[in-house]
Amino acid sequence: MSDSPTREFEARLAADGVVFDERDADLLRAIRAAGSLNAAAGELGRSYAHAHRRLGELEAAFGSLVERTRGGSDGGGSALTADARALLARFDRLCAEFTGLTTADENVLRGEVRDRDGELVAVETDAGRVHALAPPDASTVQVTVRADAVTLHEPVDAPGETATSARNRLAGAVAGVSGGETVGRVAVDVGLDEPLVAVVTLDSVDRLGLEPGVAVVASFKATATRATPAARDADP
Amino acid sequence: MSDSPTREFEARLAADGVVFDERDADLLRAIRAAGSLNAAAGELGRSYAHAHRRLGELEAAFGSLVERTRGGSDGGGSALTADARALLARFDRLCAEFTGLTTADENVLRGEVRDRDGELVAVETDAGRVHALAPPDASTVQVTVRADAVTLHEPVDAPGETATSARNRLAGAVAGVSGGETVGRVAVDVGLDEPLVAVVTLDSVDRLGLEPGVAVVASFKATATRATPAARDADP
DNA sequence: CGCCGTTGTATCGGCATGTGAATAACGGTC
DNA sequence: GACCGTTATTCACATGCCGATACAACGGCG
Repeated sequence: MSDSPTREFEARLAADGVVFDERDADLLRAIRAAGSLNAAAGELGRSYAHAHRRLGELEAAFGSLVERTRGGSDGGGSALTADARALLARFDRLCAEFTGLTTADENVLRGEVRDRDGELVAVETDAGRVHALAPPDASTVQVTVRADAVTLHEPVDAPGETATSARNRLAGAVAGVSGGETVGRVAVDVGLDEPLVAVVTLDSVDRLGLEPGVAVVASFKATATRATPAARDADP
Repeated sequence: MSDSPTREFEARLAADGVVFDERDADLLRAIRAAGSLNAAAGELGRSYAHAHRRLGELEAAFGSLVERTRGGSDGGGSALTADARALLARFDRLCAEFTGLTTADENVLRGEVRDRDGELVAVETDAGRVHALAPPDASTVQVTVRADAVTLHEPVDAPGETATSARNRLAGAVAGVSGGETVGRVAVDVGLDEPLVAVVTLDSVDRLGLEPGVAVVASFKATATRATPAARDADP
């Protein structure tokens, strides 16, 4: 798909009405590095007054984040609490997931909702039935699967549908392999206009002997694929 | 893990320096619904002047988005171009992926990087070796796997390691199943302090006969798991 | 006791963002 | 030609965020 507009994000952790964002993470990291709120604010090019006020807001919602001491031979200082380190770690994990999502290719299949059971739907696409999660109001949809959510199998060994929780399985042939240094993009022709892309390690590419023409089975979980209502083009 | 701070996000599409965010998506949706920029601005409680200026900025970066006509019996109006509809669809897909990420449980494993090949690392955890993607500077890390990226297999049928691109595989026993209406959370004891959580359809829960005590194999791809540097607690 | 660099607190001013109002142009319909 | 609701454009004004500044309090050390 067109990737001219690049996907970006801003990660947030919200508690009690106040949101912790990248700027706040930078502030905590700077405090951790500098050992003082004053130096941290200077390092970030922000005013001490603002950093102090912001820190107060954050602590009101997230609990104690820095232990401050004033006076003493060194004049005092600030250090992160264990809660603050945990908060930062959680934020970093979230960012890592988001960046993984924005950098990974996305596969999109168009189709029509045939069956529905709560948020779980069966969508009829050019490549066959695909199970996905969908919002309540969706009839003709676009189904999205991340390339890193698609696993490839040797056809002979492909487990029976009954034996795994990955219910979506499309058989096809490798159309191309374009590699990075350690991770490769494998395009699989499964009967769609565009090939299905799977991101796998080069190690797996070798192990499975993936090269153009080789038959493979691509599988992905229903809970990892999401359907969104397709913009109806027949709009006035 | 603690989910008291809820994970949130802001999705963005950036092109040529200007970023398209949720507010802009709302504007386009309102134009699509109302058929006029003026009515759309009123509907959103924004000033026409600002909406008009913003639309100009967006079109300078993303190309023509609305076709405007003025005069006529109805006074004129505005309609989205095909490009604008495609942009909205892309934005919706991105949001769907992000919400899926923020709502899904995350599994986090702590460990130490043992081997590295570019961005691919092997991490030694309490449950064994796990392959993941990691930033360049990481020795002791926390490994994150989304619950919807974990697929479960019957042990007897579990494919050989050589036959699939899902290289991480942990054997264990079901510790508990807590279900939603159509999607269930399956906790698997794999030798960690906390069980590994997999989100699967209830259909799969039945098919695999998942209930406490049942032996299963959990697998997930290396390209779907990410390692982030663990906050060193031994900070001054 | 005075020095120092820090944490607290308050206030002022600038800059950016968005609103509100006013005006012109447009082009079908009555 | 008058009317109407829209697009298009401009300017003044409010509001809020944030930086800058100033000042008090703290506490170990020389």
